[in-house]
Amino acid sequence: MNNLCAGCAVRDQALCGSLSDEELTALNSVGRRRHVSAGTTVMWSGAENLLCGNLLDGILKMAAAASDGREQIVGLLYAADFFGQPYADEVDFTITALTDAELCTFPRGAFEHVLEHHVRLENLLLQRTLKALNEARGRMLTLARMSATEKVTSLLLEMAARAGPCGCSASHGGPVTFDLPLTRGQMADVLGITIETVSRQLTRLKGAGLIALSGSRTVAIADLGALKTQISAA
Amino acid sequence: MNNLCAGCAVRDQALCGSLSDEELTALNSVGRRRHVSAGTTVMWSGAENLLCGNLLDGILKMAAAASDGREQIVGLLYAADFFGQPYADEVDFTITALTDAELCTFPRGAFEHVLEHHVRLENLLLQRTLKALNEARGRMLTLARMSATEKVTSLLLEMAARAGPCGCSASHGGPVTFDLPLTRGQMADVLGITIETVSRQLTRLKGAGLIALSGSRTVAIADLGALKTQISAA
DNA sequence: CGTTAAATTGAGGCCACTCAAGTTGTGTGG
DNA sequence: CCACACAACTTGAGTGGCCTCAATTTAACG
Repeated sequence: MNNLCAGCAVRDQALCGSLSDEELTALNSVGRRRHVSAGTTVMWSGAENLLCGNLLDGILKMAAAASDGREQIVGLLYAADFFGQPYADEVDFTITALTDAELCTFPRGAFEHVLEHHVRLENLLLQRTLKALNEARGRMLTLARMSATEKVTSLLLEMAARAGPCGCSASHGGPVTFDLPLTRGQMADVLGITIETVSRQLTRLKGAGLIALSGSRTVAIADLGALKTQISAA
Repeated sequence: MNNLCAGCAVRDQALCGSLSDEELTALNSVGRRRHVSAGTTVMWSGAENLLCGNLLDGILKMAAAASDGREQIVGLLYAADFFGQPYADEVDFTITALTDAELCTFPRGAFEHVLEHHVRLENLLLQRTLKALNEARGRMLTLARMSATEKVTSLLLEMAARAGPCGCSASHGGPVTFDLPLTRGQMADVLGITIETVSRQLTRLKGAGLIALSGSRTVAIADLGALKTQISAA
């Protein structure tokens, strides 16, 4: 065990969590802690690809941008998620902190070197990458084919599932209350619609009695099952 | 060397191309050739995840489907591409042959076993998966934020690049002629728009003198550079 | 309490969808 | 070789959902 990893908050969930002490030492020797405040961009699309790492705390967004300023969030990163792209010379997506965040970064080249000498680490990253690929593809259906109502509903359900990790009420469809980790604008960027449309859909769901809003961030879902019927109710 | 791989058409480009003879033998012992005709579905979304493999010839589509029938193509597979999802119990996307196709399949479990004992194979798959993830994310921007004109234009450019692997005229923006590998309906499914819209956009580009259509499948791009200006001409 | 960002609400317009008809292309059998 | 059938494609008219622009209202924070 070593100093850096011993006190790591996501030790058991992160990529490195399943490593042996020897492997951990190898990784640790090239790792560095870093705090970034909300709004800070960690990697710029188009820049030289120097870093990757684990997110210890906070939320990051990965975004693709068109030359005229249009933006699409292609992924959100939560605590224990791995970020960056090994084996690429150039950064493809801008990564920005949505909240204050804590990172554990590695120089890309050094990380690749460790990867290639520690089979288990490589296998775990492969599994995570395959999972991320599946999620990205699943989101394509939402982005391209779902209505605004369905998009907002599915994001609410996804956030509810992530916010209530206890699984207490989520399982039996009971009431769930949680705070949205994203602003309306960020939700719009994730869903590929505008701020106004997000707002209108939330108002609509509220009017239909499917959700309750107190403040602009706190959401209460009365009946998960009823909310789910909003999605592809053919 | 062995019989199955010796005559493989994509020997040098596929995942297995960079393997040693010993590794190749390991893979080959669990592999099987399989021919599928156009329209055949290779894997059904929701089914037990039994297979993965390499595409030797033809084109496959991976599609996500909503319960009401809406479909989104989340990826196209060409010769030498790997397909399937190791480490998942269930198939997430339906894979269907768009043309007659030739496959080299492995039982998923056996493939995973080979993966874990052959570091180089695992590393190559990781690199491919990371690349596929990037492509999927890049497509999100197109699906969510681009206009119909931009979507059709970008698909044409992508196909032109793939159709003319010689790079002869592609590099200096000169004229390129090729056959569309997809029907209008398939293009619509890839782009998240309707058949009619695809057709109208092609007609529009033709009217603008940017492309020429002879038959419904053959496309000629007079000036690649001019076509590119159709994308995000702010 | 004042300032500023975030969110809501409204009015109007446009792009892409829907529905529908007609045309072209392709392959098959007479 | 032509006639037919069927699928793919094109074109048109009309509609609706989401965007744009704009004005408030509400929330967040010093």
